Amino acid sequence: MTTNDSVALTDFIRNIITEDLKANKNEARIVTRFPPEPNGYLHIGHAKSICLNFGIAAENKGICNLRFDDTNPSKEDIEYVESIKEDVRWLGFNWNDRLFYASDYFEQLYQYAVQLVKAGKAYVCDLNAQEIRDYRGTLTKPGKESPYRTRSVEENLDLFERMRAGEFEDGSRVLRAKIDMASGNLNMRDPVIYRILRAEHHRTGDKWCIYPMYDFAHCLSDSLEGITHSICTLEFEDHRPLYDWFLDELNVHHPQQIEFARLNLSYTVMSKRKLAELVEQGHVTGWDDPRMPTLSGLRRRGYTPESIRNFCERIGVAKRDSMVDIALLEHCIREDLNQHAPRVMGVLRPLRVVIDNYPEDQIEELDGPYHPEDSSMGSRKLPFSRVLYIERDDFREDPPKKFFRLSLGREVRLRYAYYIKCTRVVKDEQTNEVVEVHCTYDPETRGGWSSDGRKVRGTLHWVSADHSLEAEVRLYDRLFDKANPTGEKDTDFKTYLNPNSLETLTSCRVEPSLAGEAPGSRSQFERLGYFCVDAKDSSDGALAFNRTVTLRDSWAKIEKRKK
RNA sequence: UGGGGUGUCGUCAAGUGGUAAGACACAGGAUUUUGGUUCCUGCAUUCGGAGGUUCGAAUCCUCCCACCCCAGCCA
Repeated sequence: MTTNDSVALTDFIRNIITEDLKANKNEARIVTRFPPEPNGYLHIGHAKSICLNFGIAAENKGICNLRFDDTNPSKEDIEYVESIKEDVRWLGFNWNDRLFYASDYFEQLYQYAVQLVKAGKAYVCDLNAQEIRDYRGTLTKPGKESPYRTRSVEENLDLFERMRAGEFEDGSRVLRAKIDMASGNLNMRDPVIYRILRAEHHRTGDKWCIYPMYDFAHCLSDSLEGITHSICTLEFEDHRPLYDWFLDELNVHHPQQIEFARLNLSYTVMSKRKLAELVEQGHVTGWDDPRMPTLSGLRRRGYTPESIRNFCERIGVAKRDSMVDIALLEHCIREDLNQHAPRVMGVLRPLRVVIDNYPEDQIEELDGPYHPEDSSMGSRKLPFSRVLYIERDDFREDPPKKFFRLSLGREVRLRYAYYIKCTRVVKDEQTNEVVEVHCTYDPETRGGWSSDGRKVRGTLHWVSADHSLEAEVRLYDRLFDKANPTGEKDTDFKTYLNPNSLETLTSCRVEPSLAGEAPGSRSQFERLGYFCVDAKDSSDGALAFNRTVTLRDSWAKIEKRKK
C-alpha cells in the first residue's frame, strides 16, 4: 500500500511549502486549518481537503486547526458540527486541543471593523440589497459609488455601533469596505463586511445581531490563529486580493492563501446543495445513505478510512478542473479489503442442491481458512450436509462457451468441500424454471481436492441449507448512470439517477459463522464482493449486509462482450 | 476592448531548456481450491493550435483557440 510505502508526496502546494521552509518564512513553522461551514455533511471532496491540510501539517511537524466557519447562523446548526467532528476523527485526523470557531472571534472581528472605519476604509451604507446590486455594475461595466460612501468617520462609527446595538432592522444597513467600485474584480467593489441578521446562533445565541461576511471573517480568523498557509478551493482565487487587502489594511499577520481544484468524481455529485436535494426529495434515505459520497455514507457502505486517505493521496493536488474516475475509489477499497477482510460464504440468490449420495443425517465440519494468503487470520468450520444452496447464477441449463460452473453432467468443486456432479434438475411445471438440482459427490475429494489429478474448472461458494442464516443484502451500485450528471446545462442532474443503484435481496443465506457479527464489520463474500454489516438496520435476529463493492469480475466482462 | 484561472494518454498526474514518470482504466498472457489476488507484457515520436528563439522546447517568446470561476446583505 502506498500509505505504508509513503513515498514523499509532491504537488504544487507542498512545493511552495518546501520553498517557504527553506527560506525560513514564518520562522519555518507550518500552520494549516480545515475550515468547514457547519451547514451540511462532509463528503469525499472535503476528505481531499482534510488530508491535504492535516497531511501537510503532519509532514512538516506543523499543526492543523479544525475551525468552524460559523458566520451565518441562518444556515448553520449544531447537528452539522457534531457530524463534522465525527467524520474528521473517523478519517483518522486529530486536532487535539485546537478546535476553533469563527464565532470565538466575533468581538475581535468587530474591533477590527471599527479600526477599518476609523482608518476611513469602511463605511455604513443604507442602500438596500437590490440597490447595492444595481450599484455594483456588471462583469463588463464598472459600478457606481454609494451615496453613503463619503460619510464621516464619526457618523460611521456611531452608525456601526448602533447596528451592533440592534437599533436597525435586518437588512436596513451594512458595513462596507471602501475599495474600488470600478475594479474588474467584483469582490473589490466595496464588498459588504457586516450585515444585520437577527438569528439564533448555535454558539453565541442572541448576543449578536450583526455578523461578519466570509471574506472579512475568514482572513482574520486565519490571521488570529497564526495560520501560515491558507489552503482553499479555486473559486476563492478571485477573493485573494480581498483576503490580502483586509490583512494589509489592518497590518496583521498575513497567511498565504493558496487555491487548488476541488474534487469531482464520476457517477456522483459533490455539491452540498445537490446532495441535500437528493436527501430532501427522498431519492436516498439520508445523508448517510450508502450511495452518497458523504463520509457518513461511505462509512456505512463499508469504506475504510485508510482506503479514502489512500485515494486522496493518489488523486493528487493541482489547479486544473478534473473529474476523477470513481473506478479509482473502488480500486482503493478493494485493495484495502483484499488484504484485510476475512473470506466467508454467502449465497445471494439461493438455488437448492441435493447431494443424492450423501447420507441423510450426516453433517461434516469442514475447515475454511479466513484468508487464502494470510494464515494468521485463522479459519472457521463450515457445516456440510445433504442439502445445500448455491448461487443461481452458478448453474446453467445451456452453458455458454467458457462457462465453467455447474450444468447437467458437469463436475465442479464446492469451495473447501467436495467435487460434485450434476445428475438431474427439477423444474417448476408452470414456469419451467430450475428450482432444484440433484448431484452426487465424490467422497474422495474432501476439502476440495482430488489426488487423481482430475481437473475441475469451476469452484463454487455454497452454504448448508439447514445451518445457514437468513440475511438481507443490499446491492449498491453507482448513484448515477452518467459519468457527469451535471454536465448538461438544460437537463436536471436527477434525470441521470441510476434506477438500479439499490437492489435489496431478502432471502439470502450466509454461513453460520456470521451470526452476531458486529455492526460495520466487513468481510468478503467469496466470488461476490465485499460486504459490511449495516450499522443501523442489522440485528442478531435479522442480519443486513451492504455491498461495499463487487469483486472484479472477468466472467461478467466476457458475458457483456458477447451481447 | 471586465477580472481571475486552466489546458501533458480514456481518467487523474509528474515534468520548471537536455530529448514524455507513475496510478487507475483498458488489452493480452502466466499462476490460482475465489473467472478474486499475485505476476509479466502492451498502452502519448508527443505535450490545446500556429509561428518563433535555441545545437536542443511540454518547458522560453508571440499570436490564437477551448474550458472553468466571479455580478449573495452565502461560504
